[in-house]
Amino acid sequence: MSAESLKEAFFERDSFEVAEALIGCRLCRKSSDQVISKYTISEIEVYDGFEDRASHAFKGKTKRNSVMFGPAGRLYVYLCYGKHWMLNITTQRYGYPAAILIRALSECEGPGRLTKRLSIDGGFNDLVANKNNSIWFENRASQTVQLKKMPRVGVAYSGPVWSQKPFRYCLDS
DNA sequence: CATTCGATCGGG
DNA sequence: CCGATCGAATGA
Repeated sequence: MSAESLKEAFFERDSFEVAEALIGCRLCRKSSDQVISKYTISEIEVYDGFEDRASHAFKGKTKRNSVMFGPAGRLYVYLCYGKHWMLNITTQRYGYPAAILIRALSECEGPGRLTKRLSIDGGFNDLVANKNNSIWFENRASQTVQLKKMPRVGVAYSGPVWSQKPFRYCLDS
């Protein structure tokens, strides 16, 4: 039985449910020379809703964050600190801003490093994650994984309450 | 228009 | 610990 490719419906639900299901899944990428690589997702962060002070969406819809307000299963890719591309996958229904940041793969630590490794840049923003776009997700083989929840990284600006919420999900290996 | 500031990383 | 590096956000 081959792995199942994750569809829009997988992402169109509560962001924290998606996070629990997404950790341990595979991020798949087909390079320009048609070689397929698959990586285990080991660290992610949830940015959900209108109240989350650490989320780009907190101050409302802008040109940059508009993808977060769109339908689920889209890539939200933005430039951070002038040099690093951050890869997110959107969750929830149209109109509700939410996304999950991919922070690490078992084979590559760091949100900026993994986009460089997979050759992902701003051109991928708002793309649907599917095989046609050479980037997609696949279900994990085992039903259960060990995960730990901890505070998100680099969001001190959001204040003590929001910066300390355990919205970072790490694969416990 | 000027200035500030990042959902980070690599080098010293 | 600090500089890189640049677009979005903010304020004059």
